[in-house]
Amino acid sequence: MHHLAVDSFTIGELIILRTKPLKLNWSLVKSKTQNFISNLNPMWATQTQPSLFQPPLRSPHRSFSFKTLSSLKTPTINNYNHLIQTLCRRGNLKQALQLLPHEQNPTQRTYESLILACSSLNEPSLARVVHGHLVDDGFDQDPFLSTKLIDMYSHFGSVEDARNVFEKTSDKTIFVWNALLRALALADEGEEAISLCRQMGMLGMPLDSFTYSYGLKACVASSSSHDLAERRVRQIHGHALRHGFKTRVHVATTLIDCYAKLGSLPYSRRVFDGMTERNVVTWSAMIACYASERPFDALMLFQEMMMREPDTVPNSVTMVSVLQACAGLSALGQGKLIHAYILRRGLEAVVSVFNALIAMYAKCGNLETGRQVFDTIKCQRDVVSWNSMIAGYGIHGFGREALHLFEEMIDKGVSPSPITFVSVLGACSHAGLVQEGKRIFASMSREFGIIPRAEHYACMVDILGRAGQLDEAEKIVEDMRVEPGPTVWGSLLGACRIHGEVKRAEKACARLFELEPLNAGNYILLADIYASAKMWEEVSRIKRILEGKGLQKVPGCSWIEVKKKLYSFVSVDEMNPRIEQLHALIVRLVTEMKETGYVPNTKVVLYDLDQEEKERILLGHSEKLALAFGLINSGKGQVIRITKNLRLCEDCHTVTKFISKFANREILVRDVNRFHHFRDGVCSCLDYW
DNA sequence: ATAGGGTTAG
Repeated sequence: MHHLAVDSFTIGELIILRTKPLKLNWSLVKSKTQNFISNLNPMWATQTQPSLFQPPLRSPHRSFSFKTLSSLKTPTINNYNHLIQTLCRRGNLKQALQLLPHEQNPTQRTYESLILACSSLNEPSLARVVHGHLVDDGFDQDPFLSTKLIDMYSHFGSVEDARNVFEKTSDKTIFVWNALLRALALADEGEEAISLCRQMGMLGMPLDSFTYSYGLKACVASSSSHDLAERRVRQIHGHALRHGFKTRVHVATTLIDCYAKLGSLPYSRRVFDGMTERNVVTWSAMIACYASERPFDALMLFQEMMMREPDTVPNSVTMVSVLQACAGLSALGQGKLIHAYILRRGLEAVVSVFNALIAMYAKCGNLETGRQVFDTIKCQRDVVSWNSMIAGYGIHGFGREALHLFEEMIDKGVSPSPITFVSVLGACSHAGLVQEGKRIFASMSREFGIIPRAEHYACMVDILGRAGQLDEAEKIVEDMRVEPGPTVWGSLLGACRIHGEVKRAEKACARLFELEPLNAGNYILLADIYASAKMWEEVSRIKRILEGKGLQKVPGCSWIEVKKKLYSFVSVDEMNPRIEQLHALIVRLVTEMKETGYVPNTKVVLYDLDQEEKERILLGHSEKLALAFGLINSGKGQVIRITKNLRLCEDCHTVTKFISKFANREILVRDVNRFHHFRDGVCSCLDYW
C-alpha cells in the first residue's frame, strides 16, 4: 500500500522538478503521502455550510421626490441632501446638480453623494462641474472630501487631477495620503508612490496598514526592474517589521502576494508561516500563489485549511484557485469533489467559479462536462466564460467548434478581449486551420479594434510555421509592429523543429538566447533539431553550454489518476517499485509492434549512443510507463487519461496509436500544449502537433 | 471614510 503513497507524492515533487533536479527524501515522502491519501475522501462534499449567497439584508431606501420637497414650507438642508441623494442613486446626476444653486448651504454630505455618483455613473465631465461647485462653496480644504475627490479621479484614471487635489489640501490627514498612494499604485506610478512613502516617513507621519498595503502594491506593479521591485518590497517589509506591522493580517497578506509575484514563493510561505492570525483571504492568497506553479502544494494547503481551521470557510475566490490547481494536475477526481463541494455551498452562482469549472473540466480531459457547465450556467456569462470554452475546444483540437463558438459569442453581442483572440488563434493552430487563422487575425483590429500584441503574432507564426509556411512566418516576425518577444521567436523555433530547418532555427535562437539566457528549453530544442540532422558535434556543443550555465533538461514526467489517486512516473524510473512489471508489458507490446513494421524512432534520443541503448531509453519514457500502468490498473471499457509535463515524444505518439488499436482502448494524453485522443490506431491531432 | 486573495492564453 505504501507504494501507492510514494507515487502520489512524486506529483508534488514534479512541480519542483521544473526548477530543481529530482531528489527525493523517501521517508519524508512516505509520511507526507500517507497523510495525503488518508485525507483523500469525499468529506468536503458532505460538509454542508450555510450559503454565502443569501441576499444581504438592507433596508429599502426611502426615496424623496421634488413633490415631497415642494410640499415643505421651509425645506431644510437635510431635505435637499435627501433629494440629491435619491436622484444620484437613480442615476439622475444632472437633475441633482441643478438643485445645487438653489441650495443656500450645501454640506459635506451633499458633495459626498455627488462625488460618489459621478464615480459610479462614470461621468468624468460632470465630475469637474461638481468639483468646481465644491471649490466655490469653500470645501476645497475639507480633507474628507479631498479623499473622495482623489478616489474619484483615480477611478477615472487621471492621476494628474488626483495629485492636484492632494497638493491643494493643506490639512493632509492619513486618509488623504493613503488615497493618493492608492491612486499612484493603481496607475503604476511606483516611483512616485515610493517617494510619497518616504515623504510620509520624513514628516513623521505614523504609517498605518493601509499605507503599507498600497505601498507594497505600488512596488510590484511598476518598478522598472525586477531587482528594484524586490529591493523596495524588502525595504517596506523591513519597515513594517520595525513598526510592529509584521503580523497585521492585511499587510502580511499583501506581502505573501507580492513575494509570489516577484517569483519568491519561499518568502511568501515564510511570511504565511510567521503569521499569528490568518483568515480566508490569507489562506486564499497562499493557495493562489501555489495554484499555477505548484498545484499539488496548493491542494495540500487547501486540505490543511479544511482540516485544521474549521472557522475559516473557503469562499468563491478560494475555490477558483483550488479548481485551477486541479486543472494543473489533470486531477479530474479531485476536481469533481471540489465541484460537489461548490454545489453544496451554493457557490456556483459566481461567474468566476463557473469559468474556473469550465477550464478545469476541459483541462482534465472532460470537454463534454465543461460544455455542460457552460450551457447550464446559473449566472450571466462574461467574456472569460466564452474564452474558457473556446480555449477548451482549442486544446482538444476541435478548431471548427472553437470558431463556431467564437461566432456565436459575437452574435450574442459579447465583445471579445485580446485573450479571446489568443484562444481562437490557438485553436486554429492546433487544428491546422491556416486560412481561418489568417482571416481572424486580419479581423482583429479591423472589426474589433484590438491591436495585435506579441502573443497574437506568436499564434500566427505558430499557425503558419506548423503548416510549413516558414517564409511567411518569418515575414510576420519582420513586419511586427511590436517588439518580437520570446514567445514569437519560440514559436518560430518550434516550427523549425517540426520541419528540420537548421539555419532558421539558429537565427531564432540567437535572439532567444539573448532574451532568455536561462531557459533550458530553447537550448534543448536546438539540440533536438541538430540531432535530427545528425549534427552530433553541434549537439554536444549545446550540451556543454547548458552545463556551463548550470542548466538541466527538465526531466520528463507523466501521471495518471486511478480511483481518485494520482500516480506519477519519471523517465527511466529505476526507483519505481513496479518498474519491472511495467517494463515487461511495454517490451511485449513493442515486440508485437515490430512485427507489424514499427521501427523505434530513436532520433528523439539526444544522446549519441548505439541503437540498442537508444531503444532502451525510449522504452523507459515516462508516458509509456504511465500508459502501461493504466492498462494494467483500469477496467476494459475505461478511457485511460495521462498527463505529461513536456511535449509528447514522437515515438511515444506512434506507440500509443498502436496500443489504442491493439488493446482496443481509448487513450487520452494531455501534454504541455494540447490533448491527443487516441482511438483505433488514430490520434485526433492527425499527427500534426 | 480606505484595505488584502481569484477566473481565460502562452
